[in-house]
Amino acid sequence: MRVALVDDEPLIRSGLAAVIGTEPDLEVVGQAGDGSEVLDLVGRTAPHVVLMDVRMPGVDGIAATRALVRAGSAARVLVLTTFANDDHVVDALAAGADGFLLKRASPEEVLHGIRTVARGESLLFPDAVRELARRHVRSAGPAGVPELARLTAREGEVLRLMADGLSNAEIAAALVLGVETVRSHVASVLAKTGVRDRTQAVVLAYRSGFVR
Amino acid sequence: MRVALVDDEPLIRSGLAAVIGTEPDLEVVGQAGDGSEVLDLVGRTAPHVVLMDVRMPGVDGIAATRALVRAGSAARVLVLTTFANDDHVVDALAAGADGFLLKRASPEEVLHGIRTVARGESLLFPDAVRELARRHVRSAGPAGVPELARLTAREGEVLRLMADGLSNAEIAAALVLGVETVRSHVASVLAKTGVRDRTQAVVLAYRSGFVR
DNA sequence: GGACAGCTCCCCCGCGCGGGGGAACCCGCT
DNA sequence: AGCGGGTTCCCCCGCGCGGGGGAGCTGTCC
Repeated sequence: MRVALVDDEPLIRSGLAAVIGTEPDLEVVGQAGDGSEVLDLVGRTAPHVVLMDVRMPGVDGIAATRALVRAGSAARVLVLTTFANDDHVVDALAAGADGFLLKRASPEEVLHGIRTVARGESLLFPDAVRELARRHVRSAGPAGVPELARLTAREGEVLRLMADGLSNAEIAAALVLGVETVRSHVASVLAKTGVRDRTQAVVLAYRSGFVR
Repeated sequence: MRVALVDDEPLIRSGLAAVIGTEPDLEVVGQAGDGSEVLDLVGRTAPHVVLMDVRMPGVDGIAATRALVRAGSAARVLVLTTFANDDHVVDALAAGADGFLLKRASPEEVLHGIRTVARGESLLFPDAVRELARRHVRSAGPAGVPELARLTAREGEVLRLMADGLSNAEIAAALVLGVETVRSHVASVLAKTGVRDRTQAVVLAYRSGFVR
């Protein structure tokens, strides 16, 4: 299995290379000290897995990961981070990273991580993901904003279509109604939610999780 | 390793039991057909892993998982779901589940999943977690939609304020600009994104993850 | 030096939107 | 029977919004 290392500190690279080199099924095929070299490195060496430091001068690991993904690379990205609950974890996940390794991980954990992401699985910190889910549910829970719960069935329908970007006339066509009726429902939605215009209603709908 | 099965469909339980029974290191120690029986079942049989269906009449898998966690159970929970991107995934994660199995998973995947969560690791769908991260990231850089990436810095600022529900006059006040200037930037945003009005621009901003 | 992009501001014009009214019908509840 | 909420439609009116122009100013790039 081919592995590439990207870290600005040569000492870290050497340590990782030593750990990986002892395994018969793993091979370090390339190294880089800067995110800007990553695309070129991966193109030349075609690694199965890239070990990528997040914090680097210049192009950081997250930007480099994003560039790799956008380029359609088949390489799996394993990000090296210091803290499991770092904000970098969320950013890197969104960028397309496949897993994380703590800098203080043991050699066994490093090897296990490489093989895990190479298999196509993801290596994530349960606590970090759970925290992520908890925050998301809290901000967009089923309970939602009490004002939205007071909407009638029809008003809810109208709000959903507003949140699709439809004009009153388009909503009327979609629901087979007169435009005046839609205007009436929209007015009710605005009054009940206490917002000024349809744009604010749409914002509320998205932020509350009423629509996605 | 002791495993408990919770699913309202006896056929599914039988299938899982058959798969698990063939392994020398695994043993099915109990079954339940309803979330309300879970606490009692786990208390009696002390399983290492609970395979839990999400969709069940009465007390569903998410509520049952929450109850287990709240009771301080040491059992690891592996949730059975139909779709990887189901909203249930987020809810179950927040409730304290340790991993997910797709209903259409192969026997090998089921066994691997059980052993994975039993080791204390989490078994998650990369796509689902990535979607979660994408929704969570607020001020991430270049957005996923190409049209949005082509916005200038100022246009991006204006779009973010539009997505807060601000009127042109309010945006002008916030950015210390003339209203005419804001109108100009808004026109650029609409032209570049190819949408008709500010409401559609806001919809695009939320759906693309440009704002949260 | 010219070309170009981005930011800033200005004009006019048409129209969809939102506020404030009202009214009819159906339904469930009392 | 009376009442209230929900759904459907109608009127007028003011205004913010979006489209169509244009213009001056800063930078950068070649």
